[in-house]
Amino acid sequence: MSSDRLSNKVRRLRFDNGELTQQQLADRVGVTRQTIIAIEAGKYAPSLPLAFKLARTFGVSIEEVFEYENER
Amino acid sequence: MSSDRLSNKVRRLRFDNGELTQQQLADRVGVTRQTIIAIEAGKYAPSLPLAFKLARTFGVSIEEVFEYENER
DNA sequence: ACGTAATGTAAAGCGTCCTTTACTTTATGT
DNA sequence: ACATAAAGTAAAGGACGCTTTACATTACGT
Repeated sequence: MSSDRLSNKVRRLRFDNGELTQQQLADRVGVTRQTIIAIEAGKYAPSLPLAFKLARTFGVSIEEVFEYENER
Repeated sequence: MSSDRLSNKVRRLRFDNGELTQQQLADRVGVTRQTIIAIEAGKYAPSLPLAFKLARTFGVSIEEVFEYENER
């Protein structure tokens, strides 16, 4: 329940930060390429630890990577 | 793998914000009391959507609720 | 001291995050 | 046009977040 939406800027940030490939980004944050693909595609939300790793890899805050909308 | 630590200030923020009980906080963010207990006890990390809801309930950023350490 | 609210502990079950494997499609360079 | 790298799709399995139920303990008010 609670229809909420989570979008992210991973794909954009990946290119803003020295043209990282999905595989390279996956290696840096310690997950598989499939996980990066799924997150970029918005198939599911990452865990909080992974969100932290992604944000730090890009040198920004979690709020700058992920946008969460609460439709209440 | 990748021994990382996640701590949080949920319990402290709960008292700073008008003396919320675990049950009241659980209701506001849409989970059960058990989930709040487990998170306060550090038993597991919340999902990213739940982390967003908690942070917004307290009126702060995710980084102000959760502290993540990367031991690399 | 007693009753009630608040917090804590435990365990089974479900859904979702993430992995692993394998194959296909799209882009890039020469 | 061809070879290779990068990105996409799919599906089974494991790990973990979260629920549900039930009971135990601690704090608080009168």
